[in-house]
Amino acid sequence: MQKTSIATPKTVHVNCSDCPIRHRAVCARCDDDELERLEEIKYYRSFEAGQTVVWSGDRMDFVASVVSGIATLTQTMEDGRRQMVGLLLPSDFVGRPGRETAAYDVTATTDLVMCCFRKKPFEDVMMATPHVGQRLLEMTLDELDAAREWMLLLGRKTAREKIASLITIIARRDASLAARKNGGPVVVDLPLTREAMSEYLGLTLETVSRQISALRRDGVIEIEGKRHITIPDFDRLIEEAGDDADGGFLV
Amino acid sequence: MQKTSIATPKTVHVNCSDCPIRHRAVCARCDDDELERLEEIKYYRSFEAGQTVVWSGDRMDFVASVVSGIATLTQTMEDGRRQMVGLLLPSDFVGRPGRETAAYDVTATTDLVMCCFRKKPFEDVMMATPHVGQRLLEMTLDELDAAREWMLLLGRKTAREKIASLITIIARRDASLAARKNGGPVVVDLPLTREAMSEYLGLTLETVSRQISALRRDGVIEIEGKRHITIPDFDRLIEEAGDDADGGFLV
DNA sequence: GCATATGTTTGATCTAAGTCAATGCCTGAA
DNA sequence: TTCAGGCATTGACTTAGATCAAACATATGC
Repeated sequence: MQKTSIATPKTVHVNCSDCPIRHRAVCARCDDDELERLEEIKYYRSFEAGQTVVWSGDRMDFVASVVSGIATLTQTMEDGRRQMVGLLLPSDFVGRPGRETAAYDVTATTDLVMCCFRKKPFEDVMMATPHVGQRLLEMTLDELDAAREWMLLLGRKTAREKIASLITIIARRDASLAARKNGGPVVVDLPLTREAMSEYLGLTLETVSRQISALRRDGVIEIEGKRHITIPDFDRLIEEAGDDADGGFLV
Repeated sequence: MQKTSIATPKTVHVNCSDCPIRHRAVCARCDDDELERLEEIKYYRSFEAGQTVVWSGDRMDFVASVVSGIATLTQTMEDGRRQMVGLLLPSDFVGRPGRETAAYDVTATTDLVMCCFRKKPFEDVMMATPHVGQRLLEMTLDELDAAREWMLLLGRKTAREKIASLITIIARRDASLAARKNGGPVVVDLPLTREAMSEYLGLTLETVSRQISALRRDGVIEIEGKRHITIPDFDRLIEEAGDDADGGFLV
């Protein structure tokens, strides 16, 4: 894998109103002056599927949020065992104000566009505008909750439950709420390879494959091609995931 | 298990300088006026080992930090499978500004004293004094890093590595750095039962017991009684945990 | 149209950790 | 001093998921 260069803004068709920092309301309460400051230090980078954004331990002098596509945070042990510890969907945030180097490998699993802010100026804006820091705290607390849900999955769920859980997690962020509420079939495209799923779930990819086949055999999901899934009965899937019916609405 | 009442301040011998919020420098940059406000809304509660602080789903109208003793956050599945998702040592923080109900069971695993702040006034102080929010963000980011380390443990480590990891985690917060640096033996008292350890590690308590015995047989640790452990060679233990030699200094 | 690469499925076998069950070891109450 | 009730250990057996290995399905380039 090779490192990528910064995309020139003109190759990336994103305008301010698409910026996820704005989208997720960091700036909702900022005045024009503050917005202006964020605008100035903002730039876009894009990556192709499979490219690495930064390696764990590398210097990382920006923070960013995902505009489109999917990125992962992964930890690696010396002998090569890998565990995904973060899945970044559009509007999610990466990077830690006040830290020099990346703590995890950050990888684009699909084509990816990120909205970046150089760290130092971003920290200055944070100091000057409490709202930005407050929004960041809120987002970090959400991530912590998600991490704790994930810990339950890793520590206590069976392989089948893990697969069902992952599909619900992706469907919840992906599919229209409407489709889920009215009990109609839900359609999702898995944005991850079987290997990436195995790194998310703490399984081997063979086990992932077998359990997906099993869920299909049992009619819990239907599959077209490798990645396109339809869920005829979302409540049934939630049951298979071992979650409370409403657990996912917390996050 | 029974719910506990609020301890009267006079039964708890803690003064302001012991307050962990202060200790962890939330207030280091606050002026006297701001400190005063935190003082006013602060009170102490104490719990006996085994008592539950709050149940998941219960109303929780305070945030708190641990003064002394140990508390755990645990998630429970409908069929009773349990996974610990937080281990609170002195100076750690619990509770989420802006959330009504507890998301996890909070339990005292030893006798416990907590420094509590009623949520609403605490939120007001946060709004008024950015430093408090900034400190909270920093602490939350630390917790998120710890959670991600924990996810690697749950997803990819063997039972033996899990046990070794847990001992290093406790030793790192417990034992004097001096003893670890100069290569001398490190002494720790495990503050958890075998069952609590199994809930932390995503194992059964039998496996925990067996692996502790195995580490003892192999000379990695020495045990007196059930809980008192000495580690003759800390680097050896870190190796058994499957961690990089310096991994733990990040957190 | 064939070759190569990448991702995926499926089968056969093995093993680490779980389950079930018995026993041991303290501590504190009667 | 002995009995109970928690913890903890250890053993025998089972099993979910890992490992090893083969085959299959698309896509890309030649």
